Amino acid sequence: MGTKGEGNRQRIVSAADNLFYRNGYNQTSFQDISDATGIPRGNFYYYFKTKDEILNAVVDSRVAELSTMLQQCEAATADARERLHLFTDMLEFKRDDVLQSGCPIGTLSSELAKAHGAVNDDSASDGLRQDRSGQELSRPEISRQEKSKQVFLLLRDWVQKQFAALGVDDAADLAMDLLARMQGVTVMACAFKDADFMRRSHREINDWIDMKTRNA
Amino acid sequence: MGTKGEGNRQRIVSAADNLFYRNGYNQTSFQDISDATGIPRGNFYYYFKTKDEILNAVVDSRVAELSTMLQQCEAATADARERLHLFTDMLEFKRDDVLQSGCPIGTLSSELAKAHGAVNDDSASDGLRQDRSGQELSRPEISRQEKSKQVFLLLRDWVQKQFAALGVDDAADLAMDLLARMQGVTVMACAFKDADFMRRSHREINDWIDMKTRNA
DNA sequence: GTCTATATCGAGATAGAC
DNA sequence: GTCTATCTCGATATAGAC
Repeated sequence: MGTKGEGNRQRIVSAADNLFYRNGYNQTSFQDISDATGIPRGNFYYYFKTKDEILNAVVDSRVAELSTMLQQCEAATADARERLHLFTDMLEFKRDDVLQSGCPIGTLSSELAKAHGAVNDDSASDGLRQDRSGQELSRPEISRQEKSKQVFLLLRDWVQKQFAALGVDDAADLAMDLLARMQGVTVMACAFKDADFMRRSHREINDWIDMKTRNA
Repeated sequence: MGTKGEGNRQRIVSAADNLFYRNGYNQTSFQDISDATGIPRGNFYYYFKTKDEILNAVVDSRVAELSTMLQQCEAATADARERLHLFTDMLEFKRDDVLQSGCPIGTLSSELAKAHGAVNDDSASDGLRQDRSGQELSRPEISRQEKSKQVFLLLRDWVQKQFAALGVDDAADLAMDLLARMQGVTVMACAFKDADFMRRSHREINDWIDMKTRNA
C-alpha cells in the first residue's frame, strides 16, 4: 500500500481500539490488528516500539474522541442538567455494544488492574519486589492502569463541572456517584444480557440527577 | 508428595481461584498454579481435562462458598433488612482486595464477556460463523460466561428473596439495582484506588435499602 | 516506509515412565 | 497417582532486504 505513514498509524490505533474493546487488551494480538487493517505485523514496530505504546495511543484517542463528544454536549445546551442527560444517553446509543462487551472504559480499567506473574502471598516481604541485583522490577500493569485512568478522569471532571454549575455543594461526590451508577448498570446488563434493565436504569439515573439538582 | 488426590484437587482449585482473581483468567498460566501449589503442571490433566474445567470448578467453589456466607447471614438475623446490610458489609471486609483487583465476580464476568479471535465487522454474514465443513465454530467464551453468571444468579436470587420478605412489590428490580450499585462502586473505587469512596458509598447504599423498604 | 523471515519465549496440552 | 519430557502453537519482538 502506498498510503502515507500517519494514515496507517491512525488505522492501527482505530483497529486496536475496537479490538481492545471487543476482545480485551491481553487477548488482542498483533496478528489480529494486522488482519483488521491489512497492515503487516512487522510494520507496527515502525510506528510503536511496544504493545504498551499502542495502548497509550488508544487511550489518547479515546480521550480526544470523548472530549469532542463532551464539547458537543456543551454546545447543544447551556443547561447543565440537560447536558448530564445527554451524557447518560450513551447508555442508549451504545446499548448493543454494552450488552455484548460492557463499557469500554470500565472493562479496560478492570482488566488492567490485574497483575502479571506470581501472586505475592509472602507476608514477610511487604516492600517492592526486587531482582537479584536489588533493582525494582518494572511493573507495566501499574503504568497501564494509570494511563487508562485518564479517560475516567476526563469524564469525572466534566460531570463534576456540570453538577457544580447547578449549584450543588457536593459536586465531586455526585460525579463519582453518577459514573459508579453507570458502570454498575453496564456490568450487570452485560452479565445478564438484559436490555430492559439498561433502559429502566437509564430512566432512574436521570430521575436521580433531577432529584439531586432540584434546587437549581 | 504422598497426599491424597482429592486434597490436591482442592488445592489446585483454591490457588486458581485466587490467581484468576488477582491476575485474571486469561493471564493465569498452569505454571502460575503450579508455582502456587507445588504441584507439577502435568498433574493438572489428571484432575482436569482443560483449563475451562478448572474455571468450572472455581465457579462451583465460589458458589458453594457464597452459599455458606448467605446462609450465615440468614442464621445471624431473621430481619431481612438486617440481612441485606450484612450482605453489603462485603464492601468493608473486602475493601483492600477490591481496591487492588476489583470484585471477583464482576471482573471475571467482564473478562469472560470478551470474545476470542477476529472481530466480525462483516455485515453480510449475520448468522453463526461456520468453518469450511459448514459446522458451527465452538465459542468457548460463550459457555465460560454462562458459567460465571451462576455466581451473580445466586446473589440476585438471594437479594430478591430478602426484598420480597420485606413486602416490596418490585423485589426483582431492586435486587438488580443493589447488585449494580455495588458493582459500580467496586469498578470506580478500584480505578481511582479510593477507599473513602467505598466507605461513603457503603453508607449510602445502606440508606437506600432502608428507604426502599421503609414500609416494612 | 514497507514487507518477509525469523528469533525467542511461554502458552495449553500430551505421552509415557515410574 | 505422580512426575518429566516434549509437542505444537501463537505470542511479542527483531533483523534486514527492498
